[in-house]
Amino acid sequence: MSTPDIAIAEAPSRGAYQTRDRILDEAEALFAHRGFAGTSVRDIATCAGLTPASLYNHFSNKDALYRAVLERGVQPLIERLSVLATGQDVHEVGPQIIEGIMAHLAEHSHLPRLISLEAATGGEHLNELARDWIQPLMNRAIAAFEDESHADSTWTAEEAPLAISAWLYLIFGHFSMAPLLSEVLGRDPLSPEALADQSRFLVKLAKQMSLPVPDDGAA
Amino acid sequence: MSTPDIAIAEAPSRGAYQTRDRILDEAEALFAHRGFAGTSVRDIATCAGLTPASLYNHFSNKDALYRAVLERGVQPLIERLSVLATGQDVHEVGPQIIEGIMAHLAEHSHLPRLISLEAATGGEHLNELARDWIQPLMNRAIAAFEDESHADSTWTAEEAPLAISAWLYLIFGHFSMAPLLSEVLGRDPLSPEALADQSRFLVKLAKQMSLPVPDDGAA
Amino acid sequence: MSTPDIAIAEAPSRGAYQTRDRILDEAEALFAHRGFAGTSVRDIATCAGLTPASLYNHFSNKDALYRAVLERGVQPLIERLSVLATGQDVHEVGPQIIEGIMAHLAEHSHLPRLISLEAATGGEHLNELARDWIQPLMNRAIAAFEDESHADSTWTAEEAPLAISAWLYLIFGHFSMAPLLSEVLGRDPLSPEALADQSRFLVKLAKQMSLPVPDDGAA
Amino acid sequence: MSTPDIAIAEAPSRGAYQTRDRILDEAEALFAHRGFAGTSVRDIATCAGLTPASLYNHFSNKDALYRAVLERGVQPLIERLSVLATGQDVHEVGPQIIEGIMAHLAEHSHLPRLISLEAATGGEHLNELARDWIQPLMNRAIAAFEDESHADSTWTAEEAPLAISAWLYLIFGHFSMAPLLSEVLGRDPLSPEALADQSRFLVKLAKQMSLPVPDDGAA
DNA sequence: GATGAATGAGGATTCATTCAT
DNA sequence: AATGAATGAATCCTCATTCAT
Repeated sequence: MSTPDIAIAEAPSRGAYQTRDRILDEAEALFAHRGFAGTSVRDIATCAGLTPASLYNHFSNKDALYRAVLERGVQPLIERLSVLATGQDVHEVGPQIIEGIMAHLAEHSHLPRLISLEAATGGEHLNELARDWIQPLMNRAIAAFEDESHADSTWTAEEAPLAISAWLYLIFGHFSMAPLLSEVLGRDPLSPEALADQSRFLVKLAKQMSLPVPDDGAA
Repeated sequence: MSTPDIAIAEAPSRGAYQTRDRILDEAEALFAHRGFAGTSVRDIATCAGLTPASLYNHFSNKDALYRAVLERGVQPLIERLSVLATGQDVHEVGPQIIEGIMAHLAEHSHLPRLISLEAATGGEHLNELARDWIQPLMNRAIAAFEDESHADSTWTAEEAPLAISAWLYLIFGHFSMAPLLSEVLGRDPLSPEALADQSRFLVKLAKQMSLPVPDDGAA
Repeated sequence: MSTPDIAIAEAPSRGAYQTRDRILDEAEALFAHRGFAGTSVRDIATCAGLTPASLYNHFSNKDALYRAVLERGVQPLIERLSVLATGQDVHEVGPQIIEGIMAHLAEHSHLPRLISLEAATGGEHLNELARDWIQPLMNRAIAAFEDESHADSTWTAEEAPLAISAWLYLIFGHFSMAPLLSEVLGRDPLSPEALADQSRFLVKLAKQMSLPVPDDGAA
Repeated sequence: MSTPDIAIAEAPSRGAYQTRDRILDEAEALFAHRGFAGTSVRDIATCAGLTPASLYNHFSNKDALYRAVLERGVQPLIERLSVLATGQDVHEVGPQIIEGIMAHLAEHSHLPRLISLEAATGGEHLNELARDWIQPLMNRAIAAFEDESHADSTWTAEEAPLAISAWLYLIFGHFSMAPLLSEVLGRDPLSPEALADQSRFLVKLAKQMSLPVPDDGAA
């Protein structure tokens, strides 16, 4: 009666997907805003227009939901970064990558906040996050960086992890510190203009970083 | 031995201070590790060798304790950064500042994680944190930055906030992302060597950033 | 049998109502017996055959439960007293009112105790109680009293509030002082016989009160 | 050192008595206002300008303090009522008694509220209260009442307990219902004028009650 | 798929009380 | 006589989760 009698086998009904995604959306926002422990299943359910009990029809528990949020958010990020694996010269694609990542994160601004939280607290999900997604990325990035650090480069191969990490800080920091800096700077760092500025700034910084070192290393 | 024989009447008894500080220490570590919501008063009390009820003899509630932790941690950081107010050329003191801050944070590695969490979640305490401590610092830093950005400088005055923020990301990111990167890179970013490397790297980066732009702005 | 076979869809399931009412019953008894502060949610829940957590599925907090108890108890009392509004001569309906109220309170003997407690402590709920229920009743009663206090009456219009209040004391006092007087007098003032006696006594007193004053006001 | 070196043996020092009485005063007010369970030792101590710990230097526990409050309040009331035992005609002394009690209660308006609370909740202290103080009084009052209820009296000997109780309700009710009626009537029943009015009203009522019944008992 | 009701575990906090100082 | 610190027990209430409907 309440369940449609047609196309019953056609995988989860349309409405199900919608609900599931709505839950994921709200969960992402809330987890990013208050952290895992600070977010209650009830809050997520309510925001998604559900009862907590109903939420359990879609996710087996709070942890699984959290993982699903992470996975859904991280996966496209990974794909976007896979360009690095193409072996092209980083300097060529650099600006595009920066702008691409910034653009993607701009549309999912909860994601970097969420990852930052996860990273800082070092929770249970961290290892998973690291092992499955970030580890391979990092390796590829380091390899790419080392490839291009020739004898005359500013940066040595040993500095590769530091440099890559630095970019992680620069990109994620802008999002995760946004609530604080919004207060301090008087403008929302997540506004389109601010994001464009930051994107431009990072590209400029990237160029600056790859300048050859002057003969006399004067600052 | 534990109780000094002089000035016995001055201020709250020695033992009280010890307890209070022990609570603050444990709370700082736990808050940084699990976030505010993820840390229970019971855990803090237990770690400090107390009953939860006893903890309330020292702090009126969890929130007040949290604020006390923040305040105690941030204050010395602020003082250390006040060098910026001396008006000296940033390039001169830059390296010292970076190394100084890194050294201080290295000894209180919970602090930047805590602040990062606070910043990312944008909790109630954020405004306070921003208004009282970070706002004035940021203004001073921006002013200092602008002072030295001459016509021939790489960075324009408009970029000052972005640049300062970037340094915030670079410094705090290293600490707040440490748990994640520790997994990924296979070495603890908070180890003395890693911190020394990072410090050196940042100083080098600072020098690189202040290089004059080549005539043709090619990357 | 316990579940009707008709109109199965109407309103919350039968069981819910039963539970809710069971909670209200137990809460009424306990609140009247030990006062608001002296009654724990756990006690109420246990008496109602529930876990404290379950109780919160029916009432959002202790306060809301208390208000619900008051409301449920006071409402029928009000309706019963609305006879006063019919404008009939008080002397005619007086005895019926007294007996009616006494009979009603006899069946809900917790109620007057509860109201007395509330009245004496002047808690937060008092204003509500006063404004919503007692105020209008009192006004109507005073008006009715004044209507019939003719020139030759024993009681002046100014004494109306005092007289009405006195009846409040006489009726509620019997219930609220019952635990004490039960000890002192050696019989339970809430037993059917005692209540009948009190009812008869009050009716007699009402008649006595409305006697014309003798010419010489000698006591 | 901290204790004066003179008159150390002269029973508890002056200050002690003062403190003890201050505690009793505050406790009386708070117990009457919020009931026993609703009043915390800390509140009492704070109101008396003490630490909870200090309060225990004066009373062995909360219960003992409560009993002391009751005792201190009830004793003078008893003494004042002992006039009833003199065997004088109740009608003679009636008005004086009423006015005397009202005057006394007016000065200790917390007391009747406190007793009403105790009476309504039927707490542990109730038996004590009843046995030690109210029982004998009640007996004396009933005896006095019966003595004067001759053949031609309005009230029978059987009604004596009811009549006495009624006076209890009338007198105590005025105080215990004061917070509620203050809201409803728009004037504080504990103000001097209101108390005078009530006193006058009760005296008048007493006279009215003792009128001979007309031949035809019509109302 | 949705939900109301139920619950054990745990949350923060208050309580009355003790004791060394 | 006063108090700061400590505490076990109890407070109200929320949590994630289950299950019958």
